[in-house]
Amino acid sequence: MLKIAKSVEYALFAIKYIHESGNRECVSVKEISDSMNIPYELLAKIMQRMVKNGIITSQHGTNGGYILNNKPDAIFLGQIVGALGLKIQMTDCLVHDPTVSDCARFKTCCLRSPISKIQDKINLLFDHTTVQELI
Amino acid sequence: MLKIAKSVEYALFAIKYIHESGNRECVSVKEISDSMNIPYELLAKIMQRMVKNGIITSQHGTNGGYILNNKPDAIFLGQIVGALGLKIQMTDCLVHDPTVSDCARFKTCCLRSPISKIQDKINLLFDHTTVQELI
DNA sequence: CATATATCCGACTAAAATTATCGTATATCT
DNA sequence: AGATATACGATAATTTTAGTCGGATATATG
Ligand code: SF4
Ligand code: SF4
Repeated sequence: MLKIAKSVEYALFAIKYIHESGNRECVSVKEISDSMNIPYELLAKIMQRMVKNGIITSQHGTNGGYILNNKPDAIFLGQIVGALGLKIQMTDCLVHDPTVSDCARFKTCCLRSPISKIQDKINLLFDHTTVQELI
Repeated sequence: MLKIAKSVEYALFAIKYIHESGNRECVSVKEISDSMNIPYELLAKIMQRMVKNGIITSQHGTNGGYILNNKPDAIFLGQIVGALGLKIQMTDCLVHDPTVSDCARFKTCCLRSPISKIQDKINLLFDHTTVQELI
């Protein structure tokens, strides 16, 4: 229960790898996926999502790859989760747009509010944890 | 991501229902599942698990059912999770018996320890949240 | 300009976890 | 004895997550 997505781990490993590659121009998905034993296609998708969300920058073509936009201590765990299109959602009803919830109990449920508070605390935890602390 | 098991919600609803039934002898699964719209068989199993873990007591036979062993303010969310055989486990490696982990990265992984600390905080949160606060 | 390399992106498939159901046994009240 | 209700393991259905595939676009280099 309360499992973190594998993709988040992969993203963190990738950031760590690029960061430790230091001054090199950029690092390709192939190199990362080979070194860290991460499925190539899956990691590629993860990288693309992180580009879209401004965490890394991509370089197409020969000798291309990815560069970190920020130091790991300026990237937050919550950012990674968001970039991957994921979100912390403990129940079906805790969505940004509450009209979307398909839970039949929605209107009368007593759990929503207190669970929401717990979720908020976890979100806060994620938003304050830097990638530096994780890698 | 980080979804709470539906069974936990069902368990909480059941406890709430029994609690609000007040001074009655005991409350059957059928009555709870009908009132709260919870699948009967599933709730039955949940109740059995809670019996085994001392949260409720069962009464077999005609007019049987379940009774709360404690007031909701003396039952903790973490207890419910544990009773249902669930546990907060953010990664594959964060198991009680670490030799069981089947993650190939286990030995060298840098994420385990920091993620474990986050998990500890969430566990603490669960262990300090009473059912009273939730229902 | 041609070619090799590497990112981009949506759709698809496979695997795992969760949720729900079934069948049968056991206990208890009337 | 008969009706009612819990006990419990096994199985099925559903949902979510993880991983794969195919084809497109961009760029360095010769
Ligand atoms: S409304 Fe209540 S039952 Fe429905 S998803 Fe939210 S917490 Fe769960
Ligand atoms: S060892 Fe690392 S990669 Fe493996 S499950 Fe734990 S955190 Fe994830």
